[in-house]
Amino acid sequence: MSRRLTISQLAKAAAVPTTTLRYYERIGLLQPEDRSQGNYRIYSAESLGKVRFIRAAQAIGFTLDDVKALLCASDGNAAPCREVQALIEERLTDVKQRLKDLRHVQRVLTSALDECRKTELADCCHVLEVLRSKSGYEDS
Amino acid sequence: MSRRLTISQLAKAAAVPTTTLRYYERIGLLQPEDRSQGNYRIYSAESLGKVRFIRAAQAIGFTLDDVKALLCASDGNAAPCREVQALIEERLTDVKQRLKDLRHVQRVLTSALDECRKTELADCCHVLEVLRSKSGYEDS
DNA sequence: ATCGACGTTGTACCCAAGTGCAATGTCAAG
DNA sequence: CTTGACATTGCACTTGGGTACAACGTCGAT
Repeated sequence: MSRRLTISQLAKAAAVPTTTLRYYERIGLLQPEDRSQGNYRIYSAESLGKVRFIRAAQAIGFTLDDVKALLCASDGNAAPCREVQALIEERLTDVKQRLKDLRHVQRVLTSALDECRKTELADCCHVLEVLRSKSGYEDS
Repeated sequence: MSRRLTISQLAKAAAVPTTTLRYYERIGLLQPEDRSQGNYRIYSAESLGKVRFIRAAQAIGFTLDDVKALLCASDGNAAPCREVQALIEERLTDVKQRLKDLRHVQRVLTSALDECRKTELADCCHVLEVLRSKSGYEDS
């Protein structure tokens, strides 16, 4: 049962606003299978999986453009695995760089905070110095 | 010398486009000290430190709104150290959460990639399954 | 006096991923 | 047959951090 869904049924099932589904359609990411007499969008059951996939991929940092490519590859069956792999590698590289950067940021913030706490009673706003000097942007 | 700078001198010294300096002024982040006869912006030497601070703070993830608060606190001399500290703590919390999330993402992407390589010759697009199932979004 | 480099203003545009609104149409229940 | 919940469309707006452009003014050197 429920092989064909209205927009709000799909929205509810996927926990996504209906407006977002229309947006996905607008950008060519998710086409409804059909239209009802009253011109209502009709989605197939696979749409639900697709929407879940979109959200999952998004959650791990793919853009909707990437997602389109991924879906395209999986629709377009076979072969374009190379592309999928490339996309994943690219994301992974980003993620690693981002992790590196964030760890640096964490160190800077932590030492700023330490400084701040140590000099709590004095004029603690050396913190700003710490931020400036440890951020790696101090000299022109 | 060079206690008073034109916009392009400041821009050059801080390695920031002039348009960005005007933008900072627009959003109330950096006011020129004065205007010349010809209505040119005149910046004080402290502006340079301020711009550097802005970029440094931005680089460690503060928004320009946060930066405004930080600068405000350091201008407003004394006391509002509590606010600065709070702002830093908030950022640090964000950063830690973001690190956690990214490490998860890294695991997901890595195992997707492994899968992809293992089944290189087969229909490797199980990758998409891996993404869906390990992303933590698999069941409604 | 004129040229080019630089300055001024205001306005609009860019990106991503939507959200909000208005005007209108459809559908099921009472 | 009307009411209310849902649907449709198109268009504008949002956030953040700027960028681009047009039309004009200024400054220093030639």
